[in-house]
Amino acid sequence: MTAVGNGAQTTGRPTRLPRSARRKQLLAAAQEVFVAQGYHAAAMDDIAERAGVSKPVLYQHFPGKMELYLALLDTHCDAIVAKVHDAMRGTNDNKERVGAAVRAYFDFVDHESEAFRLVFESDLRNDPAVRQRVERVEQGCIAAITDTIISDTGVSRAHAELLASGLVGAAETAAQFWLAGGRQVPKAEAEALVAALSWRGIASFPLQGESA
Amino acid sequence: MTAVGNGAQTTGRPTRLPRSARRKQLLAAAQEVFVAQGYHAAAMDDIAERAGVSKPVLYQHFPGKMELYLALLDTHCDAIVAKVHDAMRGTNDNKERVGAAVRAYFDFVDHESEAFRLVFESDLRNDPAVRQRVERVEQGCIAAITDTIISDTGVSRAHAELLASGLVGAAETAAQFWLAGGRQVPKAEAEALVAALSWRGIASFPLQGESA
DNA sequence: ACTGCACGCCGATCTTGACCTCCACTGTGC
DNA sequence: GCACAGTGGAGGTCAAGATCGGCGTGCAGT
Repeated sequence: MTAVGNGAQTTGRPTRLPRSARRKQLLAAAQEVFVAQGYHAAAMDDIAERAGVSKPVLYQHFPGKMELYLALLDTHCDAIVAKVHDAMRGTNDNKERVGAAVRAYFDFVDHESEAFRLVFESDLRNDPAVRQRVERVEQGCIAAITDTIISDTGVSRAHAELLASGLVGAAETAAQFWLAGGRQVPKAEAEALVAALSWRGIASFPLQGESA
Repeated sequence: MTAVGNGAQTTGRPTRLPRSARRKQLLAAAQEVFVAQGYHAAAMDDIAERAGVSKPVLYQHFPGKMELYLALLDTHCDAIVAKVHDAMRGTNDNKERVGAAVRAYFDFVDHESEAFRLVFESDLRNDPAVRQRVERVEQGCIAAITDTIISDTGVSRAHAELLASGLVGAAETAAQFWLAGGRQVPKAEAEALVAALSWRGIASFPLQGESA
């Protein structure tokens, strides 16, 4: 339960690790604790204990708690935006694009649920540095989809952004719900369902104006 | 800027207020501070100062910071769920239902943006009591829509819930984006846009199966 | 009308808890 | 056998939640 996969469990004696490996391990331990407890409730003592090292080591690798958190956040923020971008760039068929984007969200939630919760359930959104990064993620995802919508439907940028935010929200919330509900529906099925919902919603937009 | 509409500004001398009025005023001040700063960054000193009273008065009305927060949260949680329920019950036409639900979200964001941010951007989701209430809101909204979807399309409950969560996410995120972006699109237009997106997405579901 | 009472309010304080550093120890290379 | 590097646990500091003695005000009784 408490043991993490570090290299110190051989005798309980401390083991020497190269700095880069130690850093990676500290990041992993920090991620587990931050996700489980949230930023505020997570104590540096917990993270150090989780990693099987002492607190000074932590401070030799990171100047403080915030920097440690931001390092994790940055990594995952980049990953999410990159995935959505890839989904848009991977094909020219818009139906496929929607499917790929939805799959990106579900993949992320499925395989990196910790990272997902770290970014989207952060209890530090009020901090300017964190808020900026999280908003950047949503803006980035929305922007990627917005461009596609504009070039295909010709609606104004403001309208396209609104639609894109709706699609992003649908994928995000559905994926989150699917995870929280214990994956009751097989993943492929869930993806197909949400992709269909999104695609039918967006597909017919260029044909009709935007009147009520 | 700093003055709140209390009755203490006449001379700078404290004014005696009946308990119920004082309580209401404290709740209003707390809401402003919680929304502006988030739960953790909000200090009881700030709330007291905002209300124009001293800290002990706060503790004479509420046992602690958490209870104060939960009192606010409960009020608004009930309000949101009630609005979505009303949107479902107000008509039998499903297209109108979607429109009403979307309008409910935008109305809420437009007129009670503080309450919206308090519930949906809470930095206390890790606390069990808060998590329970917030999840109850989303579950409530999803459930209300789920029932309608089931009775109209006949898909399984698990699938209907997933679709409902997608719709809720779309409305929620779009409304949030619309607010954060400074209401660049007129409200009615934005509502119509998101309603159209949602309706087109969900309307054709009974006709076609759920294959990929 | 005057006095004592009770109540609500305020300034100043205490304490807890968490982030962030200092002394004794242990195992290793020459 | 000896210096050294890195670890572990104990402590300082500070912010923020929670609380105690004094003060001023309005009211009841005579």
